[in-house]
Amino acid sequence: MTAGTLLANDSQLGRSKNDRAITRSSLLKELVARGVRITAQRRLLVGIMQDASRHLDAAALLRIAKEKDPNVDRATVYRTIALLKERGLIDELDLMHLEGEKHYYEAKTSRDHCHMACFRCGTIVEYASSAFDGLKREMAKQSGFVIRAVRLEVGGLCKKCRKTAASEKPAE
Amino acid sequence: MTAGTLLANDSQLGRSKNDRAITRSSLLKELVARGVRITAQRRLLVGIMQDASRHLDAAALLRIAKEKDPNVDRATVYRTIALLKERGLIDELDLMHLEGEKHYYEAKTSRDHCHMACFRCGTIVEYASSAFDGLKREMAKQSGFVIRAVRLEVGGLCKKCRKTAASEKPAE
DNA sequence: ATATGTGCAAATCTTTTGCAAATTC
DNA sequence: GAATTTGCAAAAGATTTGCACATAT
Repeated sequence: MTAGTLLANDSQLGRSKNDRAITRSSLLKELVARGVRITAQRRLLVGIMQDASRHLDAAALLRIAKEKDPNVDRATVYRTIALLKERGLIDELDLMHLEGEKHYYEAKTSRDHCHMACFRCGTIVEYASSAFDGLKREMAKQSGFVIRAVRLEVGGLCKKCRKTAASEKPAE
Repeated sequence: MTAGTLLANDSQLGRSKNDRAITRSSLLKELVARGVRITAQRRLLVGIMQDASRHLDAAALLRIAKEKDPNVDRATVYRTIALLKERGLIDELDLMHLEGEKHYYEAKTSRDHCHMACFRCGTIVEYASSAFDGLKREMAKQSGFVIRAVRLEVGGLCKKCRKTAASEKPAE
């Protein structure tokens, strides 16, 4: 992962007034609320995910966890991720496979949002908007689906790289 | 993959008039146009993708190809997929990992669309709408990104399964 | 002839699993 | 002490790669 800039959108980018910020739920509290047993390792792993300033994959999560508790095992990481997924507490991302087939995770947010990945520099921009909310509603209504999970990912060139790329080569 | 029903949306679901159907480009023609060398195996693989009535993963593509030419190798399938991806001729899908981590492919369409996957029966519904087109434009404009690829996937319960599930268990 | 494509086998990467030992309620 | 969680090692699944041989222009 080259980088991992996280930007809330809308407000920052000057969108409509009814758009609020993206906030992540407290995984630990949610787990407790669901009657899940809290062990030391679960607390640790969940804490790391919560505090992460970038999207973590299983390997990164394991690496960080091991700094605090060298006993943490890969299997536990995967099992914890599975637990959180089942309970609907985290979202799984691919980030357009910018680097390999691994998955990234983030605490579910108050608001669905999409991830825009720059193929060149790896920056990830988070984007939420009422248009996205509206599309989701439209899809549910017209298809008759009950939507449980939404994943919208976009790949391309970010503003900066678009310019850089343009000056380097006539066309990419 | 339990199934793979492909539905164009909008028109069928009674959306606005300016929405057109989803049409897939001719991969072979596009390859030729790009000066890519056409070999027997490439022609075969591309033909299979083009004709597929459902989304194929690498293993399925290989299996089908082998019926026509037993010599086709896994590696060639992956290399051809990579070629088509690089040239921007196919889209890669996860279909919400309904069954494992593999990827599915489809010829790029005239119109971006999303895939709605039923967690229960595996049906895949394709969905395109002007709201989706609009969102894409909005995202590009506000983020400054040049969008190269878009992937919108939704997981949930399809209309039919929603009802079935409701009668089986009080809540799922 | 020269560059490109292919088969094969081995390697890599990510994720999952079986089972015995440790932990939690 | 019964049920759940964890570590370890091995397995599994998907995809990639090195290299010698085959094919295309």
